[in-house]
Amino acid sequence: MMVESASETIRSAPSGQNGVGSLSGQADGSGGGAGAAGTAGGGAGRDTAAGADSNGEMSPADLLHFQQQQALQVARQFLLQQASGLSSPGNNDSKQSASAVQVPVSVAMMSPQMLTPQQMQQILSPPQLQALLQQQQALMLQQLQEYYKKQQEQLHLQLLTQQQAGKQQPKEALGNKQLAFQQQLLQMQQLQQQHLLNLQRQGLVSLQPSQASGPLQTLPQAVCPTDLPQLWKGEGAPGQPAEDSVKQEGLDLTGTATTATSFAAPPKVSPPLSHHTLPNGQPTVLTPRRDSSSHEETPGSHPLYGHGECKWPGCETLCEDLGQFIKHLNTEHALDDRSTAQCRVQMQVVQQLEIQLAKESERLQAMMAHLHMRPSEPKPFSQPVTISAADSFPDGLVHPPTSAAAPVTPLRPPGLGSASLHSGGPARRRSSDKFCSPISSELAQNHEFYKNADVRPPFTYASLIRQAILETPDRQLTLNEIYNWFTRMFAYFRRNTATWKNAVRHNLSLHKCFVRVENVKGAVWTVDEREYQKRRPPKMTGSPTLVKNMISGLSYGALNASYQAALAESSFPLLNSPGMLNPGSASSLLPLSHDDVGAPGEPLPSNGSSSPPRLSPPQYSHQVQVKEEPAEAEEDRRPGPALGPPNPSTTGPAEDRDLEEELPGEELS
DNA sequence: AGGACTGTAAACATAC
DNA sequence: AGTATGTTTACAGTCC
Repeated sequence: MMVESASETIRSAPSGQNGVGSLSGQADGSGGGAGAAGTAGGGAGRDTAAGADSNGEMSPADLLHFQQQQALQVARQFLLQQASGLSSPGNNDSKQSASAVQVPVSVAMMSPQMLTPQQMQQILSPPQLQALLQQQQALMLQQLQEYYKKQQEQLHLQLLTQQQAGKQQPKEALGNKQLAFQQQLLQMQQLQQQHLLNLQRQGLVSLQPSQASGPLQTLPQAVCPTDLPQLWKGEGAPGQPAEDSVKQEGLDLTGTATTATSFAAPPKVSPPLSHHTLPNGQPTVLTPRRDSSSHEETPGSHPLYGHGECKWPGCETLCEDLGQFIKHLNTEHALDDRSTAQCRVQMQVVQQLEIQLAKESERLQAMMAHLHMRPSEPKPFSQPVTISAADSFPDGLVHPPTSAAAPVTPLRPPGLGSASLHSGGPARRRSSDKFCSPISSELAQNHEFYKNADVRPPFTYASLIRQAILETPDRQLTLNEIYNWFTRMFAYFRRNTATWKNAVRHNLSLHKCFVRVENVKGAVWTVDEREYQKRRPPKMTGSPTLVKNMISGLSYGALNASYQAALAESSFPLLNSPGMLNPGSASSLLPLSHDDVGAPGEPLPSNGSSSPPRLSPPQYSHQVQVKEEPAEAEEDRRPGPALGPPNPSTTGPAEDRDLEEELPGEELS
């Protein structure tokens, strides 16, 4: 109830400080304004953060962060150069920009300094990004190495000094000091491992499994300081120092993958990478020790295999058993450029998420501290994938909290009944439904995120239901299948079932766009796309509201910018469709994807109600597959023989077909 | 201020 | 009787 209002009130302030956005913000749509502020202030916020870090006493984490900011900065500059050569960055004429460049207008309208990584990724070509990335990674590696070298030297020096001094000291004191130094060394080493792991994830460092795991497994024991530089330098791998591996295309998957999972280091959300060790056809399954949530770890399982389908980003190929899956893995996801790129992207995703998680956790703690919440309260974010914090369901009046399984603790402080906390209804505004965040692309890009994170998706029930239906080849689902889609796609909908199921049913009945069709097996639900689009405002360009919404949507996307940036390349089948990836298509004026693009493109009367339907939306052709006549044929849908053959039953979601068929070069204004 | 939209809750009906 | 499904109404919150 008032939880979200509270979170929003609280959130609006810090969201401007963190350009990456707030994970907690995605739960409700009313973050439009706040989101825009966050985006606008993002560049400054990041820059100041980086600037504050660069005071000489930079920690490794800071250094890493700083390097990432540098990378972003370079990318921005690159983008700026590119944009300035084509159109003025300050030019807000969207059509001009969009026609001149194949750059999404909403992005083109923004200053590059405001761009989030995923926006830049959308703009820059993969080779450009690759080059930038590698350049920055190499730089980062060098600096990290220097940093660690210095640290090691310092420590070593101190140790020597202490040892010498210790000769004149009682043994006890010397022992204590040595102990302290050992602890310090241990910390250093752990730190190094962490960064080594990070770098490995980025493909910067490659170590042979034995060589890498050797020193690391001896971690808890006393270590010789001289081992550390060796480890760091990659001397464990003779003839292949780390710098070399940087130069080699940056990713050595065989070594990286194996060692990466052998680390016991940072828990959180790193997905296993062991699958890359299988290109040779070896059915060896490396089950990582961690990766708790979503993957079974039974011996007969594979982290990339679950629920009978391949979990490779954007794949979801059905495999009957593990053997078939392994086969599929080795054929479809062998060690090639594409897989490499996808893996690298995934590495960055994980890394960004970890960074983001740390930030958000810190922020949450600060918020809670500020609100005088019990500091001893168990932190929900201690769990890897339950990132959501602010998005809490109305606390448990109708829907009993799913006991301890519910990882989200409502943020509402018991004593806070202030004016900022509305005691009223539970309504949330889903900003993205209308303009800014097309569900299919948004969902596509954050597919894995919503699957695992207990975050309420920022979409309306109607749009979610529609998406569920449209994702099926037949474009029809039973209610139960819709339920299943919800629970499958969103961790959030794995609890409070009574509430959202009721809402689903309510929406199905309420909206005319959902058509119930009697089938032999029962009833299925289909989408009347035309009715759905009728709900949409007919005009979408030019208004400041639109810009705001778009920006907010983009800002929202920045919540998990890494995800978007990463998955945009490869993750979701939708995105691989030509209509999705071509910003220069008819949708270029609004980079909102087909979900929303379809709306204005629809040849609707401007008032949306005057004339009878002339064109049968292509969706109806799918209803041909329904065995019986619609129970309620109130609208007398003609299957539209003019539209000809039933849509090719493509396996993927068919929204790109919408785009093609419903948008014959339609202008949007 | 008011309408549209949305989410939530609930009552009720129907079918299995 | 219980459950799933479907319809409808009511109300509150948000946005325009």
